[in-house]
Amino acid sequence: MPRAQREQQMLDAAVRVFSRCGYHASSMDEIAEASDVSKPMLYLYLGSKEALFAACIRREADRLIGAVSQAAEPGLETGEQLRRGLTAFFAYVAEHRDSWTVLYQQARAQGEPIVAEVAAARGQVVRAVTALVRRAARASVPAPRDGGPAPAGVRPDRGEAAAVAQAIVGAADALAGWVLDTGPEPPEETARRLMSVIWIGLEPRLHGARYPETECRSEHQQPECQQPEYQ
Amino acid sequence: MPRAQREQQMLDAAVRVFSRCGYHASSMDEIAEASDVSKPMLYLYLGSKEALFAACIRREADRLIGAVSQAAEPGLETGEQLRRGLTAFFAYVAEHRDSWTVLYQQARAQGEPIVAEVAAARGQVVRAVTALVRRAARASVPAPRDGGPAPAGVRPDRGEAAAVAQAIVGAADALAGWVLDTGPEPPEETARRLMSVIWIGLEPRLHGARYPETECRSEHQQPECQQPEYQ
Amino acid sequence: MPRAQREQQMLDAAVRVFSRCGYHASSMDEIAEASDVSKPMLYLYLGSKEALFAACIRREADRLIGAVSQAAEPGLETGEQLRRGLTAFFAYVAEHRDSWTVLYQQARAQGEPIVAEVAAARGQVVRAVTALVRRAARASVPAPRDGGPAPAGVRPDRGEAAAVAQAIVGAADALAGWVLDTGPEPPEETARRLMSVIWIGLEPRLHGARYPETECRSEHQQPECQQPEYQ
Amino acid sequence: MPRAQREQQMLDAAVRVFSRCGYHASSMDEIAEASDVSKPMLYLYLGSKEALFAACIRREADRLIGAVSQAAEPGLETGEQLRRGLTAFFAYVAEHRDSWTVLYQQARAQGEPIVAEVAAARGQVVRAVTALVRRAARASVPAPRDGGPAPAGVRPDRGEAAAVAQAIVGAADALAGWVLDTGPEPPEETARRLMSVIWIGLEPRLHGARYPETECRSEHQQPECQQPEYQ
DNA sequence: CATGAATGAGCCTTCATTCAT
DNA sequence: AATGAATGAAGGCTCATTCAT
Repeated sequence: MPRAQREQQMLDAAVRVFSRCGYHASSMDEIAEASDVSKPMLYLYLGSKEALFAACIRREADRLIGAVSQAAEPGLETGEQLRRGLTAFFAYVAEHRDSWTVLYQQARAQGEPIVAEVAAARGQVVRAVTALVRRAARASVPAPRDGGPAPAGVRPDRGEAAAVAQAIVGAADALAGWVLDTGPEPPEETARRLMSVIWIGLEPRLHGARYPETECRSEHQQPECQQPEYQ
Repeated sequence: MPRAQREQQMLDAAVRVFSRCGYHASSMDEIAEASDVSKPMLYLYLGSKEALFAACIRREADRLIGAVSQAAEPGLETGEQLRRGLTAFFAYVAEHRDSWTVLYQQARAQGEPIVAEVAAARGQVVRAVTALVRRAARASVPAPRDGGPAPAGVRPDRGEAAAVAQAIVGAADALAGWVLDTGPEPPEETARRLMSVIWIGLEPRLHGARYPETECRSEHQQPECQQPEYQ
Repeated sequence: MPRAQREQQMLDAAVRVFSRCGYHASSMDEIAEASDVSKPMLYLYLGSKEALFAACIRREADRLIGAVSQAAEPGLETGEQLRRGLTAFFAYVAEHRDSWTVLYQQARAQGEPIVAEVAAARGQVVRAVTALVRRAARASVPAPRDGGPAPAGVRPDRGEAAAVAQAIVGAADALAGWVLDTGPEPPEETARRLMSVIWIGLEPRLHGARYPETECRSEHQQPECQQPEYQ
Repeated sequence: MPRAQREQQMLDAAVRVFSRCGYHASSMDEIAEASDVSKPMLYLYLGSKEALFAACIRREADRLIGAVSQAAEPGLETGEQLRRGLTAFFAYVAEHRDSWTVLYQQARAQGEPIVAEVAAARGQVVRAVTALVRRAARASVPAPRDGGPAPAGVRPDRGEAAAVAQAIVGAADALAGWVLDTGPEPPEETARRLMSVIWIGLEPRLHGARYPETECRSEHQQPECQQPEYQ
């Protein structure tokens, strides 16, 4: 079996095991067995337990970011770009549960080198969203003609944009976990839920506003957008 | 020394150590030494490492929830109630960094019993926010007089309210971590940032809306609400 | 059992095992079993395998050097001082076979920290012998009256004295090993053999000179100085 | 490439690696790489790690013994024979540092089969020196005419001759190590140092005797016989 | 009540060794 | 002939946990 394929096989198994048991509770024996290779191969290919975990993180983060950034085509209007990115994110999480579990729950509890790795990946996402937020602000609000001060909140400073991005990413993470816990729903639906909160806001919605529906992707398992039973 | 006090002393030390080193990297030796008691005492009082960690989780979650729910007085208008709860949350996190680190970063990476514990605490918070969201919806939108269908999104079903609550809690968590990473700011400011996103929404803000400022609490270290430098 | 005593017990066992199997072939399991303690105790008391070995080296070297230097009383005439030191050395080796095996055969084959340790101990011995040699030279040969050059070899330069000391120590080591291999003989006899070579030299002996006998110590096992059968 | 040459190439690399890292710390991977052959070849040609080490020992011992015995021509007078042998030995060690390191430092610390191998080689040397010593004794001292007892030490019994040989070999080993440690000097000079101790003895030297110099071999790097600085 | 002393169990890692090609 | 790929076995080290005092 060629080397590259073996390596993927090992990473697949490792992600599976890490997501199920957590980093420390997963033993290299267990991962080796799940990979269907011997332990020395694991070490020969990946170096050490920590390196193996880091490799998992890197691969899964790359995949996730790739899926999201491919969906959010730069040409689109900002709101639509965000909505598509979120949809891709929720779709990815639904299809790669283990991958997301490792990234979101396991990677943050580890020591320095790994935390830095995952923080870098998350930072990449946050920066993209920050840029999106800032672009939206610039695009929609014309500069004041009379040279007076820009209306507050319209041109968010760097800190504000970053905070907004953090909130969006955090909310998306939480919703992803919620969907995994309470049962699947179409990613478009989850994205709509989130867009309703962050894009329209709660108060406008209370007076009837609603972020527009989008038809569910046909290939998804649940065509009708059923509500997950809550409690 | 009375038993209850000893126990608190142990929990204090344990939270400190767990938050610094993580669950697995913290040894009972280390915790015993930091508690200034002998290891057998630790076991006599708390039973096992896992039980000790669970006790930490429970205590810290209770404190956090207590602080938040005390701030969100039931009589208030819903938006204000949410804003105060968020402010209390960010204030608590800033003052009890270790506590939040353990709850947010460490507890989720562990095995079943502990994850269940922290999930229960989080569920309690989410339920409160869900109720708040639902109450806001009921209060602000009169039932349609003509018996026609309620406007979409106005009376969120249970799932929608829960999703909104999840998004809010997730966003708050992410912002708490962001503030810890990028440097302190008054909790009122962080709460305003989040309220701006979730309550007003992004699009209205792009046209000039802004969630109203609140004066900073006097005892806070930074009277003028400086923006953390971003990037 | 008090801590100090346990530690000696561990060192005893370790020296025994190391001398029998060599450093690398000795496992900590084996040493723990031979010490009649559990492996964690070994690590608690001695730190690591390398540290344990180093502790053995240090203790055994100290004992050996102590025995020899106690025997070579400073007041004696140099030849006698050397003879007594050698006798004490051979007696020590005969009674602490393992100790010497570890020092002479095992310690030199290890990595840096340990080799440095044993080299330091050996250096201590060599320096003592060097001083002895130099003192002997000074004492027995008056400075030339006429200011002419000292006769060659009479006042050995530092290098020469050191070389002589190295030769003596090396010869003693080899003889110690030979005695262990070929069967015991009184240490006085071995010392006399060596003194005959180095003190008198071979050539004079070839013409009948002999380093004077000394009576065997009464408590020794073999009163009559039997020759070990060779080959 | 013919088999014999490959094998020598492997042994060369093995000696180099063994002398640098020691037996256990040298891995077969490392040796294979240093030999520029694949690991299976190593096993095909040499059988096992232990066998490889034994082959190194055997080859290096043969070379060393060959060099020495070629120098000590049987026809010479005994003292001169010894001196030339020693000179050849010191020259060999200086030029084949690795070879001697493996023989002297590494081989003795190993387990039974290898220790036996090196002991056999050393025994061969010791026997040759023993014979030399005995021949010297026979040659220089006429048998007593009156049938009285031979003067003590004049006709050394087998044990005495063997002891003398051991002392000489041990002293030579120690001096070889000393020269390697303290910096090179002409082998003739080192041989003279040793001859001064064992052949003339210390006491006569203290009264001015000196083993005669021999001119340094011309090709040696340091024409003037400089003393290594000591301490 | 409180603790110094002690341990069973398990994990990461490495290496000599061998197939299948 | 020659090798890339693969592994069984074992060792150093640590830690949660418990007695005996």
